[in-house]
Amino acid sequence: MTIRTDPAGLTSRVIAWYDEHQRDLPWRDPAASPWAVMVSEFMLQQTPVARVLPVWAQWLDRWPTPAALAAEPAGEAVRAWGRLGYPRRALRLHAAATEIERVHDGEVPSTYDELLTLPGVGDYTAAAISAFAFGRRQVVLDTNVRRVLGRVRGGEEFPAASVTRAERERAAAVLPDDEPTAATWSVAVMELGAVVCTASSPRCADCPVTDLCAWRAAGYPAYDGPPRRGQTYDGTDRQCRGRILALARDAHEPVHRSRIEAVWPSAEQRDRCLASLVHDGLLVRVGTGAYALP
DNA sequence: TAAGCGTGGAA
DNA sequence: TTTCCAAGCTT
Repeated sequence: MTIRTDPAGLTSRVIAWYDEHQRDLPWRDPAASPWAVMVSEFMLQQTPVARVLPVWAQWLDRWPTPAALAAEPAGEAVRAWGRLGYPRRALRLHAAATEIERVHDGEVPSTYDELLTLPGVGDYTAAAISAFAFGRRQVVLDTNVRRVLGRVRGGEEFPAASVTRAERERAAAVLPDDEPTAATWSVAVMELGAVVCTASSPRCADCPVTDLCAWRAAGYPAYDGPPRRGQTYDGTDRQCRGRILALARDAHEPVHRSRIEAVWPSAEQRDRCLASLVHDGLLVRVGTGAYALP
C-alpha cells in the first residue's frame, strides 16, 4: 500500500517494525473490550507497564464492565488501585464509569469528543481509546510519540514542556489517511518510543528509521531547552498524602487520627494533607477524628 | 500556564 | 546514593 503522506516510508517502516517487535500486552488483544482498553489507558498515565499489568488483570476480573464498577463505592476503586500512584485516577475512572452508565447506556463511547467529556480523560486518552479500542484515525500524541517525532523530524533530543502547535501539525502530517493504518501507526510509533527511541540511552542500532532521523543526522545534539522540572519527593505533600491514604487503603475500618499522626511527624503538613485528601474525595471523615475511603 | 498530584525500578 | 522518569489530567 502506498501512503500519500509518507513518501520517505516513515510510517510504513515503523508499522513493519511493530508487526515484528511489538510487546504482547493484554490490552492489545483484539478480544480486549473498549472498557479494558480504557482501564489500561487510565492506569498507564504516568505509570510503567510492568506495574500496571497485574493490577489491570485483577481490575478487569472484578469489574468487567463500566456498570460493574459504577455499582460499587468509589472507595473500592481506590483500594483496588493499590500502589499504582496518583490515586485520583481511580476516583476519576469510577466517575467515568458512572457517567458511561448514565449517559452512554453502559458502552464506552467511540468518538474523541464524547470521550473527552469523561472525567480523567484528556486529549491523549480520548485519542488513544478512540484509536486503540475502535480503530479510529486520531492524532495520538503522548510523551513517546512526541519524543520520536521530535527526534526524527525535529532534530531535537526532547520535546518542549507542553505540546506545541508545530508538534501537533507535524503529527497530523504523518498520520496515514487510511483509518486502520492510522490506528496501527499510532500504536506502532508509541511502541517505538517506549522500547527503542527511549528518553535515555536510545537504542538507535535497533531503530527502523535511523536513516530518516534528523536528530541523528545532526550528530545527536544534547537538549538545550529550559531545565526540565525535577520531581523531589521526600518530605513533600505527595509523600505525606501517600502515607495517609495507604493507611486507609490497607484498613477495612475507619482509621483514627492517632494512627495518622504516627506516620507523619509534622502536624501542620499532616493536617493540610488530610484536608486535601478529603477535599479530593479520596477520604471521608467518619465520626470524630476518623477517616475512611469513600 | 505552571504547578500539583504517587510510586518504585533502573541507571 | 541520587537522579531520572513512566501511555497525563486538572485547575
